[in-house]
Amino acid sequence: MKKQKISDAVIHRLPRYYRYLDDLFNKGVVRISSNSLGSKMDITASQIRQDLSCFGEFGQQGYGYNVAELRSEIGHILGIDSGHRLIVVGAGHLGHALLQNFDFQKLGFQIDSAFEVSPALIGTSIRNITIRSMDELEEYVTQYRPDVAVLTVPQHVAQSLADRLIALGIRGFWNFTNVELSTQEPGVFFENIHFADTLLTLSYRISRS
Amino acid sequence: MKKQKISDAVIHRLPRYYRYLDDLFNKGVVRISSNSLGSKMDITASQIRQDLSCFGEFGQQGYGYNVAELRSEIGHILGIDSGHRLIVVGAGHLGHALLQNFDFQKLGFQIDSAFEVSPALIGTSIRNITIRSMDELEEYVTQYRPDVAVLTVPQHVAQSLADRLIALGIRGFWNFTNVELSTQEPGVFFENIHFADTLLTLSYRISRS
DNA sequence: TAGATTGTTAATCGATTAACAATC
DNA sequence: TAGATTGTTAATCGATTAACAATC
Repeated sequence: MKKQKISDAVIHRLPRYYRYLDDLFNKGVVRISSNSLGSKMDITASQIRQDLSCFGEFGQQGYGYNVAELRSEIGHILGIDSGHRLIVVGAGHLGHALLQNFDFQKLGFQIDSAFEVSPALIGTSIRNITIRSMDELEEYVTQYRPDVAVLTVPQHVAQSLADRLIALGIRGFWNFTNVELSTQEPGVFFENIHFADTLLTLSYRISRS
Repeated sequence: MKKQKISDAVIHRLPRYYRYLDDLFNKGVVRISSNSLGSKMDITASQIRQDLSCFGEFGQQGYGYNVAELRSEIGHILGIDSGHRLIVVGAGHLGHALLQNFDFQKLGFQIDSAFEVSPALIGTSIRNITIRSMDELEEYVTQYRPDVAVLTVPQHVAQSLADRLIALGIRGFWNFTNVELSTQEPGVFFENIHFADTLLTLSYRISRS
């Protein structure tokens, strides 16, 4: 096991490994070699072994990898078993869609609560999650200390809301607004979902082929 | 201008360039150097010049780039002015959220129509887009020939729906289901939005800091 | 003109792939 | 045991950064 900084390229492949292993696991596959996993995922066996070697030795010569074991090891590396908790900030259409459809639990996240400004939504609940007033944010976060905030609010309030939440101790943002958030605070992370960027990438590809 | 294959890394940076230039443009900024754009975007000036040189010569020595001009050049490269049309397949919460909030027009896409299986939704409309029955898909696509399909349907129908749509001539998929779609058909592109992957990346980061 | 800044070539850095000894 | 497959080192490939002549 090499002890060094893990590159972004490797980090971004981890969830995909997990996804494939979870799938194999659910299909009852017991073992897999880097070679056959590689051909399934359309990457080289070499890359898989190289990537995994950043975190430990999970295979066995002549055998390959035990699917259940490797799945749970990668899950662990990703922090699926860390008991993270999150709040959803903004319960408009998109927030609602996530609350309704997204399986947070499967990724090890517990939804603590949701917050909204719209009076029509405050007090209602979606899948047992009560939607609270945005005014209660400070009190709630201070008391319950969730780790992550899902931001599904209008663009123009995104950065100021993020600042508020960072001050309250939120350390991760799953940011669905189309602005890039930033902070001076160390140890705070943003995952920006730029819908528009991906649609433009698609636009680029279909425009020249 | 170098005439060679454009790398994925460059392609994925283009929408971000566009986003920043659009922002500068809307703020009325007239000119910008690779240096100051680089510090705004937190990348090197060298990278910007290198990236742009794949597509042409858009700057001027001693001056920099005209914001309006570079913005529209990159927009053109991305195909924003190609008059692409799309359909939304699946009008559940997520499809609804996109129809309601997402500014397709700004990216040069026109929404043609939306399709659903749920009888409760068929015949209703969102922002002037009528939701049709999934049964009308073949007829509609054959007749109007949209370029792109937004897939916001349950996972287990995603691949078969994609196959149907590819057969009908759809060439791009903005895929919000958490499965990786594929096809033998050349000239068909998938942009997969894997929500779970990005949340796991965030989970990884906050788990070790 | 002098200063600024481009586009491009060359140098560096990092990531991917290949090769192979170790070993189950 | 023999065959398979790992983890790791070395080789290659590609992407980023630096440098600079050209020129507005």
